[in-house]
Amino acid sequence: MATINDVAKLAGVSPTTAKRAINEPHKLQPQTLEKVQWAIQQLDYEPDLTAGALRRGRNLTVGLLVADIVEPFFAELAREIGVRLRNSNYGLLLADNEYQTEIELHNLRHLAGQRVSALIMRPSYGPGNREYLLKMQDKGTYIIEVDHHMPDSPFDYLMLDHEQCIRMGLEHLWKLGHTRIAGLGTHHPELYPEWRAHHFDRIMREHGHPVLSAYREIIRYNEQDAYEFTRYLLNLQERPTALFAFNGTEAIGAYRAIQEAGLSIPEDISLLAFDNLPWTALVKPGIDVIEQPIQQMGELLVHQVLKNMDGPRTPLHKLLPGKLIVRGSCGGPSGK
Amino acid sequence: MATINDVAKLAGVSPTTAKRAINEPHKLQPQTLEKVQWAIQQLDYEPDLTAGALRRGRNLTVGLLVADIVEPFFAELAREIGVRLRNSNYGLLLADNEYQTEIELHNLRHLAGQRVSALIMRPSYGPGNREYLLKMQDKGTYIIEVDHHMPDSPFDYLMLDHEQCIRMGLEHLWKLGHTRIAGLGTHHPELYPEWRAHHFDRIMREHGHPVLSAYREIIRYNEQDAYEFTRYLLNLQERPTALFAFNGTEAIGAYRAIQEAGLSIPEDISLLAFDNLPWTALVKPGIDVIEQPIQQMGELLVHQVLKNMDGPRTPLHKLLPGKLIVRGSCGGPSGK
DNA sequence: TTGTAGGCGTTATCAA
DNA sequence: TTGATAACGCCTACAA
Repeated sequence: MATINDVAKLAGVSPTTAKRAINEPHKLQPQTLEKVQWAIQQLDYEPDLTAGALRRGRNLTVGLLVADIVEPFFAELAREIGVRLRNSNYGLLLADNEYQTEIELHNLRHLAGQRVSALIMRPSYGPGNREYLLKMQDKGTYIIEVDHHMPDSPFDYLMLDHEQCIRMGLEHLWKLGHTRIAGLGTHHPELYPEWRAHHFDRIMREHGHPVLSAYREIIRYNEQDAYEFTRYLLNLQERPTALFAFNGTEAIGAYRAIQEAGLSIPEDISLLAFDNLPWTALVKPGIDVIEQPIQQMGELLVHQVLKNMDGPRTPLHKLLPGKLIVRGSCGGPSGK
Repeated sequence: MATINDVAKLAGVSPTTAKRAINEPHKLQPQTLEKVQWAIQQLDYEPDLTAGALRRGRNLTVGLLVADIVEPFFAELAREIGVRLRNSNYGLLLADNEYQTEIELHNLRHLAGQRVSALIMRPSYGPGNREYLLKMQDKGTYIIEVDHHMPDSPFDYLMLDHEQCIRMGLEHLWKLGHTRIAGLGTHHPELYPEWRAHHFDRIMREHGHPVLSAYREIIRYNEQDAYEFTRYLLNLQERPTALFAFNGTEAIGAYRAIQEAGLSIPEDISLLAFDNLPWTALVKPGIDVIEQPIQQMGELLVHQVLKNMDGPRTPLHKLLPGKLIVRGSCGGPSGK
């Protein structure tokens, strides 16, 4: 495995010069440059990134900590971030937290140990790892949160404007005449401080249609929980006339429960969901969804990260608007 | 940032001893051990993985190179691998190749530079990077291929038994009476040596129903190509009576094209697909699919990788059977 | 424009 | 059971 020293020796120059042929070729005399390039070719030299990482205090990698890589939103985000990092010669160190603080901490330790240049993370709920993250930041790791952000969190963030999206979705339902609307999942200030659920509750209340207490339950963002909760909702005496799924995976669970109950969309019940997943356009009628600008997120994130990981920092606290796509899964409330 | 030397100093021992308290605590006297542990606590010591990586020649990370992280099969595979690596204190360095050799090479260079301990990869088509991969292997990186494998590839592999799956799928269709079956995508020995397409062609031929030349076209594994190709197929005079989608994303494109053409499944055309994605159970009728044992793949892969990345190697060339799930998207061939 | 030298934190080897 | 020492390959002052 050739090192820069071998290259230098073969080219008859010092290692410093040899390295410059790669990093600042314009600072070398043409003939020197050529000699070094020749030697690099000869020896098939490729830099050892681990040595650079040790010396520099950080590796050429960005940590991406998502909640669940199987959730299409995160998979797409990972791709958008990944391709852009690749274009800047950075790698992607991927980890997940399954929305759990302890798993998150384990992964943070690893990422910190690997000296990631920056960290893009979807925080788990609760302030559990705040202290650790602050330590990482003090040591120079640039940290930015995505998708979720604790109200008092000291980090940069970039995420969907959850409030605008919830309001947009509700106005869509209100116009159709719905008032008995259930959100799939309930806000809890500490345990589960989910923004979409939070705004849902608040905006419904402010609009004069507080969410029925029978509709309020804390569930996880997964298909099974959404399925079971929907079944429960459909069996209520005061059955909701519309369901609002707070992410794509929940929508699958809800849809399945509605089908199994033998109910029709939108005649018996309306369904509105976050995330424009491919299947939502395939079923009949198509599902009304709120689409996130994932590409734009990836672009802004990578730009921000590259700009801020060394040198002075420009804070970023940004909310991006979502887009409502109407396909027919929401109609007027049923007579029941 | 405390180093092991700081710990050693505080504990009044040598760095060697201090490190042993972490790696081989049983080799220390209880009191020494305690002193060191105390010092570690005091200083909040966490090892610098980049230093270890430099010294050891590899980092505590496994490279995972998939074709496309948004394809649910790869996302699930990444999760299964990720959780298991985490349990062994390894990280996951993720990259993709978009099925393209040049992108793959770029990512391989990065992964090699980062000195990944092992590499799990879904190779792009063609032998383009063979030489580079062999060099990596010579330098000690354990490499195993997943999902696809060139016939003469010298690496270990673990993948679906594509042949068994194609045969199983075709037998399902044959029993229903289909002979005009089109696979979404065609095998090309060099350009696109796709196993599923290859076996599809061969098995159809051997069964006495060679695929019509009008059905043979090379397309990429993505929704748009599958959509367009399906549209083309549906407009043929000799329209196929059944479509076989070779992965989950293709199935989406095919389904969309069938819907837009105003055709009914399975009355007008049957659809069979690889990958048991959530949506295939939601549409009516549900899609008949071939499911891959992704969890088992993750388990075997991580086990193999951890066992083989240092020390002597046990070759692995394994095919796992898929499972046919029948839901109703395949019926008898239409009269047309 | 080019070169020298020291150290980043760990780990492997050898010695005590 | 413990310790001293020497790299691993690169990068950054600084010097020439």
